[in-house]
Amino acid sequence: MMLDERKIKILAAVIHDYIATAEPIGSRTIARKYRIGISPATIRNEMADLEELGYLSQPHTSAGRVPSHKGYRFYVDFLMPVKKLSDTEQALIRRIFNKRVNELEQLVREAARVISTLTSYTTLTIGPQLKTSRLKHINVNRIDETKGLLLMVTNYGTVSHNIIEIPQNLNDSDLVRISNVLNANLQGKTLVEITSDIIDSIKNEMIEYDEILNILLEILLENLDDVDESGNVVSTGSSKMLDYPEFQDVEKAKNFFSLLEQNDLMTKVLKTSMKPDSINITIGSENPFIEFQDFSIVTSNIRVDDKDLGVFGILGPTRMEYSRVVSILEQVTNYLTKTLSTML
Amino acid sequence: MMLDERKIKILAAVIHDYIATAEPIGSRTIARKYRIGISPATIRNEMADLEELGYLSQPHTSAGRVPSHKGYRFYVDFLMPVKKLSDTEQALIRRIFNKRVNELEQLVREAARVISTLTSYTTLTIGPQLKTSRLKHINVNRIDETKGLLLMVTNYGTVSHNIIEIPQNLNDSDLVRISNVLNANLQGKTLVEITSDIIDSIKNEMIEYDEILNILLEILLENLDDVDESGNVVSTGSSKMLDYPEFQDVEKAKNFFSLLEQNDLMTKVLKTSMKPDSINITIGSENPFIEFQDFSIVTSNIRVDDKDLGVFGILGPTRMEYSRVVSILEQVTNYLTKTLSTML
DNA sequence: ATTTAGCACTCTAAGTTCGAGAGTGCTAAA
DNA sequence: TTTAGCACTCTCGAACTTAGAGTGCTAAAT
Repeated sequence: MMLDERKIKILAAVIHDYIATAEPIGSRTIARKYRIGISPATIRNEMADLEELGYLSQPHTSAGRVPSHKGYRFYVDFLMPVKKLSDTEQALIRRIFNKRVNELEQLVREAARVISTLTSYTTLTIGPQLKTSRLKHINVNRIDETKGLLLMVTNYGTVSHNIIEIPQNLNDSDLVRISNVLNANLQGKTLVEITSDIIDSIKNEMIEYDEILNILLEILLENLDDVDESGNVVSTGSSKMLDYPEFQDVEKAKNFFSLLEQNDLMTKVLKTSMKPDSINITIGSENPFIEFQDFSIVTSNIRVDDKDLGVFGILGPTRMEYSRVVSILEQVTNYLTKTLSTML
Repeated sequence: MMLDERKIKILAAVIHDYIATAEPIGSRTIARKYRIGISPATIRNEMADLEELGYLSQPHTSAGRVPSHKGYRFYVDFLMPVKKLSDTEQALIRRIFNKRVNELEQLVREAARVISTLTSYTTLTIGPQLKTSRLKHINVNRIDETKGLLLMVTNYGTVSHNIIEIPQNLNDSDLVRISNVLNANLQGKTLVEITSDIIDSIKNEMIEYDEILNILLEILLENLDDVDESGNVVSTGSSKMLDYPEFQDVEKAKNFFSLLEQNDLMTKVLKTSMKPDSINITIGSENPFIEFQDFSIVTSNIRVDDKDLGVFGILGPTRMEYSRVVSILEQVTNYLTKTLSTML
């Protein structure tokens, strides 16, 4: 059954009010606040219908109505108004992209902070999946008599560095040679493509440098492992959640914070709700992970030239200011992809 | 007035029990649990004395006693038993120092995590004060036709890297020359010593590279600013606090988390409670910052060869397991300084 | 055929009362 | 000096009460 216009108005009113107040809404309130021009009694009848259809529910018999997940879904799909951001908000976003920043990670981190400031929800991010990133540059710098720095830069602008011990018998031109060979063999490869075949061939090419090569390649492999750990999710603004009435119960709050600490779970969640669409909304029980029953997650892909460079995820109560969150996310990801496409 | 032995026993009992239970302790409980061989009535008299002397206090007339800050102080200074760590705990600590890690930051981060796991309190860390760190190595690597990487390594092993645009007209040997000059002029200097005089002299030395030098020096100055922001405090294990009865009140929990978010305040607090002693305990109102009335902080300096490389701070309720915390901190900082002294 | 006023009914949330329990301080006996 | 005894105090939770918000149904009004 399709909803008629009056039902839609009422549904919208309930959701709008509930998002703002977190209190169940009664028929009288709607009649008073949202001038639809019908009496509370009629609204009551309509609300009973909406409940039967699954869009609303009642916490208990004599309370007002609360939106169900289906209700939010309808709202998000058909009713949600486009929220224009205020000038100051826009300015705040633009500001971080005006700074000349050349590193993906830093840029993403700043963006996440702005998102969480503007939305007042927790912002999660996972960076580019290193598995798919390609080695752009690798070399060894000497920093003093005994120490050097192994540098790796990926095509996404991610830099990793490791201080290493340099064997006494190597001079600077040895290091240059090693760097050259490493580059020649590894440049353009994704990390998973670096197989033992390639490694062996490098070793063969430079048997005389066996000692340092072992060290370097071990570090390379270590970094590969770190990648698989998928522990690269970062969250910002988590303490804001304690302001919301749904977390006034300490049990709930504890639950939330320990969820956040489970990096692997959070990564999975972000990845699964990351669909081809630019913005994706997962409401309450729509989430395959039961732990997120009472949360909604809005994700947005950072995608440049068909490459996925990361994801933003806004985690909040199902009673989330969806329209606001979506606008902010759209805005930020837009700027970000624009900036990144010139940068990479 | 000095406390006689019996009073001390009773005080110790109250503190011991209160640390374990967070409930006020009555005379009967002490007589029952801690066989001191005197009746509840006598204990009551003694407790009344201890209260008058300021070591205990009563939440309300007909409740048991609770240690005051002065009580904790006495306990910490004179009574605290040395807590031996269990073998598994020791092993856990040793494990992180067995991994070959060459970077200060990473090592400190791991150490902080172990501390917070073992203590179940929040662990704060500030790394080496970059102001005092000396530039050990600086250079520019090319990573592709248009981009390069500015690398800076300090004597503490801190590495900072920035991707930069390289002007078209520069070839690799130009970069080498620039790196050499930068090194020659800046090596061994602390960041604050890099004055505009030095910068000017570098520019004069290589007027032909004005363009890139401006970029590089701008980044250098930016990094300097970041240092001053003192926003380099990191916390681990904050959600554990929600398990303690003193944070069952959401208001308190919120308060705690927003404290944690005030980076500048936290840095100040850590720095002020960081005394020459290796381990320092600040109990409740002893803390000059009123926000920390209800907390205790145990700090431990990471000091190698008279250089301060950072601080650990354990933040917990005044009812803290001081002896455990101190042992763990001692143990970890010991290992850490040992490792670092071979590393730096 | 809808809409609405009216009303009985339900349920929660916030007070209020009350008694049990834990603990105290004082007194007087050991 | 220590301790038993006892009256007193205060908190905490349980049980009860009530105001208020909201509902659903019925019957009248449109």
